[in-house]
Parts: sequence; structure tokens; C-alpha cells
Amino acid sequence: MSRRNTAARTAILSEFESASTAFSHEMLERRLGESVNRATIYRTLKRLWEDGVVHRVVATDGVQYFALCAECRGDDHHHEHLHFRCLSCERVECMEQEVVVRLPTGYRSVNFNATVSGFCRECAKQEGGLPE
Amino acid sequence: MSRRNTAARTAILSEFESASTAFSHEMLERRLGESVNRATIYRTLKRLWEDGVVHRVVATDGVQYFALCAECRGDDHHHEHLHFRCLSCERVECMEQEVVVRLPTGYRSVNFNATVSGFCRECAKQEGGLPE
DNA sequence: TAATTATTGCGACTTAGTTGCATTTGTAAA
DNA sequence: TTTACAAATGCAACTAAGTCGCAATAATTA
Repeated sequence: MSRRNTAARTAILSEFESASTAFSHEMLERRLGESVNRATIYRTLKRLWEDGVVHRVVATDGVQYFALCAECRGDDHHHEHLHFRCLSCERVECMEQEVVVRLPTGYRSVNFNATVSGFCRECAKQEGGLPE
Repeated sequence: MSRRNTAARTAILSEFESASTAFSHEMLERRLGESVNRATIYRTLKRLWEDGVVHRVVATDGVQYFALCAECRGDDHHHEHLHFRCLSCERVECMEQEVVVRLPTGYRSVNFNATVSGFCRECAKQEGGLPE
């Protein structure tokens, strides 16, 4: 089952390439307008994620965010990094900080997910928004 | 607005005290049966969380889990620790490991949320369940 | 150019979580 | 110990995120 170069996939990928932040399904829906169906966005993101093109974070709002990430390319993924979600402007971005996970003996790790919520530089300046 | 010692609150707190793992709303619903209404569980957990009695993690499944935690008591909370969610038995537990968050200048942190998914010791032995 | 099969759109569905409102019940004060 | 007030409950209706089956469409590959 190989992937096809469809309009939806191309449109979504170019959104990712034109921005440095992560997107939720809903953010993409807003950006793409009527041109791509809701279910298609969900499925396309899932495929991009399965293919290792983007990585996925579930933020404290319970929503999935997807991001293109230099380290996502290639076979050996390194996604043990933090994410930041601004409670005011709602942007989600990858942080530099890596986390080295140490589990008790016998535990097997499959996935790591970490988000810090707060206020980004711009929003902190304006002291905008309310903590959730 | 002070809290009242109601049947629901007592029942939920004693569930927490009799277990060392975190609970989702749904897990508590199963444990408490018909005795407490669904919406009441949601509201009670929210209040316990607001009061700092329990802390809250949103796992990679997008679901909220709540846990009683030694460090939750008192005014100064230290929840910068990892959580582990077993993909097979679905238990969610607090890990010892603390994470020291370093954000870029100007950023303000409000909340930290980190979960590792995988297989716990027992389930890893039986090589059970499928990765999500 | 035709056949194959991945992908799409649509609508119906599931699950987590919230909310308005009338009723019940802790609690503190009389 | 009763009363009164506000907090908490139950219920039902609702929202939002995400999934799925199915028929139709379109990207590949031969």
C-alpha cells in the first residue's frame, strides 16, 4: 500500500512547510477552508504520522497536534522533546529541550508525550489570556 | 465557597486512597457503579483538582487521569514528574522521574504534562497488547 | 488507455467532557 | 433543633474530537 500524491496531502504538507508550529485537525480545517473534507484531514494527518513525516503530541487540552520536525525524517526518530502550548494564542511549538526517559526495570517504552502550557513570549508581555 | 463532605466526594476519595494508580472518569464510573452520577464524577474530580487534592494528567489517549500524590498536598505543588500509561492493562501511574523544564526567555510556564506509554512490567512479560 | 486500488466525501456514530436547571442536602447560624 | 442558604446532585441535552462504512473518485502502474 503506497501513498498517493493527492491534492489534500499536498495542501496539508504545504501548510506544514509554511509554518514552524504544530497544527491540530481543527487549525488545518480553518486554514484549508472548504477545499478539504474534515474526515480527509483526519485521515491524511494519520497517514503522515504513520509514515513518520510528522510527529504527534497530545496537549493538555486533549487535542492532537502534528508537527513537521527535522528529526522526524529518516528511520530513527528522536521525539523525546518538550512541546509548548500557549494558553493565549494557542500556538503549539517544539522546544529544544530533550528528555531522557528512565523507566523502572522491565518496563517497555513505546511513546513519549510532553507538553508545557503557559504563555509564549509575545503573550506573556501582554499578560493576555487566563490560565486554564 | 467551601467544599462539602458529600457521599460522592467521600466515595471517590476512598477509591483514590485504596489504589496507587491514577483514575480516569470512566474508571471511577466503573468502580462506583450506579451510586454516583456521571456528571457528578466529572464535577467532583474537577473540584478535587482545583483544591489541589489530586493532580491531573492528560495521557496520549487524550483522556484525563487524576492521581492522589504525596506532593499534591500543601500549597507548593511539584508535579514536574513523568507518568506511565500501560497500553495493555491501561493502568496509569506516577513515575519517580522529575523533569526540570527550561523554557526560552520570556516564556511563562503554567502547567507541565508528560506521559510515557508502553508496557508495564507485568504486561511486558506477557508481551501483551498492541502498540497504539 | 484501462485496470487497480488508494483516497475522498458524506453522514452517521462514539466517547469525553460540559452545562442549565430543578431538586436535594450539608452546614452554620439562630 | 430547626431554619435558611448555598453547594452539590441528577438528569438530559449538548459540544467537540475523532472514527468508520460505503459508494464515488482519482492517482498510479502496466
